[in-house]
Amino acid sequence: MRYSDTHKDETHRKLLRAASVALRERGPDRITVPEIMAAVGLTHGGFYAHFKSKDDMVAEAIRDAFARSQERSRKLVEGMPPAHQLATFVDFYVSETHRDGPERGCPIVMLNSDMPRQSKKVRNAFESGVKTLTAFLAGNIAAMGHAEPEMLAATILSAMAGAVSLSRSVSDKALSGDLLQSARASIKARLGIKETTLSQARRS
Amino acid sequence: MRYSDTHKDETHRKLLRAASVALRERGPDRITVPEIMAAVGLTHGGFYAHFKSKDDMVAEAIRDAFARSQERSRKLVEGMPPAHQLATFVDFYVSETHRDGPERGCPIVMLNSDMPRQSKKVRNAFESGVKTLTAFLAGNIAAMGHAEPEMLAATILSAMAGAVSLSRSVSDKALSGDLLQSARASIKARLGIKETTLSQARRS
DNA sequence: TGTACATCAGTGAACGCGCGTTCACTGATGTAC
DNA sequence: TGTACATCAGTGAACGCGCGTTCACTGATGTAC
Repeated sequence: MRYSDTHKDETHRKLLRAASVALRERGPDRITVPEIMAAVGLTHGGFYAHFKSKDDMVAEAIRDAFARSQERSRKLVEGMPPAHQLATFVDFYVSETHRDGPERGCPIVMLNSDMPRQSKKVRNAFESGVKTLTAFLAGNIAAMGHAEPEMLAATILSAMAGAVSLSRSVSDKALSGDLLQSARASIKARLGIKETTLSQARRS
Repeated sequence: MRYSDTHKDETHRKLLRAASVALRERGPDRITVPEIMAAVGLTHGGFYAHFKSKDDMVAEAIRDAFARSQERSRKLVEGMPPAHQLATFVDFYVSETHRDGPERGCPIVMLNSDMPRQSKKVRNAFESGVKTLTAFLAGNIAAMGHAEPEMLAATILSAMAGAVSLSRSVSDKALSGDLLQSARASIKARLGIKETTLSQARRS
């Protein structure tokens, strides 16, 4: 064979990575098939050897983006006690770094308001990512002894995503940073976590 | 003249109304010029007598949507004391009704994640709407005696928008309703407002 | 060892389509004289 | 009062363009005999 046994899987993986980045940068309606293929050095014709349709690629890319960003979160907090895990995650999620790197960030922030307009397949992929992320938070919240951990997890996740999302729409960077700082404090207070040194000492 | 003096303004107003609804239903990249013109009974060719470009219409429609929904909020709470105004607004904003009527709802919820992909003109229109809404909340928050009312207003607005946005991505209606209920409670607690009868007695 | 054929990831021309935008035109009315 | 012309919101054909998708083909390699 012209290509190695793993060649096609390798290409598929590269396509998903390129798509998940482009998706978070430009959204499901602005990315194009030729663009994604070109990003991995191929021509558009070969696309349908990898995906049944553009919509299928979007759904797969969303799953990939969630899996990747959850893997990163897991590593970030691994080995810490629950309260510390949550504090670290909140600081990591509701941060200037996350605000300024949407292409590497949480799909919820960049794609949430696209969902009502997308196909069932795409919405299912998104919802399954939301559920996994909520479960991760709920685990730590339960370990801290809060009642209704699932519900609290969903609530603080929505507050975190809302804060980062709105911070991207505020053009004044200082004001936008203040919003993130205030949201971090609010969310950690809700979780009964004290301010960490990391998130203190930022505001005048 | 074939048309009355106010005819063109009237048509422009109708176009904006149709556009602001379509915008919240289908987003800036999925609405089309022919679609908006047809919605008011006209053909696509006449569009450029009303707007310089599609992008200009989107920006104008966003301003219109904000103005309209803020007028509605103002009327809803008018005459109430500050804490009551806030409680009423939070219950109104973070509700099943708002979740289920995106085409009449707050543009922040439906368009926030579109903003980073839009033109400067569109983003400015959006940001100006966010600022006005924040100021409305901050006024009441200041009247309640909270410190840093502007920042608290932005924080709770982001939490409210995030909650409604995420609730639209949760397919299980009961779970989605629970999320809204939990978010309402969390936001009102942050504002130091007691639960109202309206938002109590919903959860098992 | 040599020849004929199968495999299959990727190529690139072609398709139908709907988009945003332009523009010559329409036709009912108002205005000038 | 009548005629010629101006106005202008809206019409609809046409434009170039890029999209998602299809498909006959390529060409390097593996397999059968």
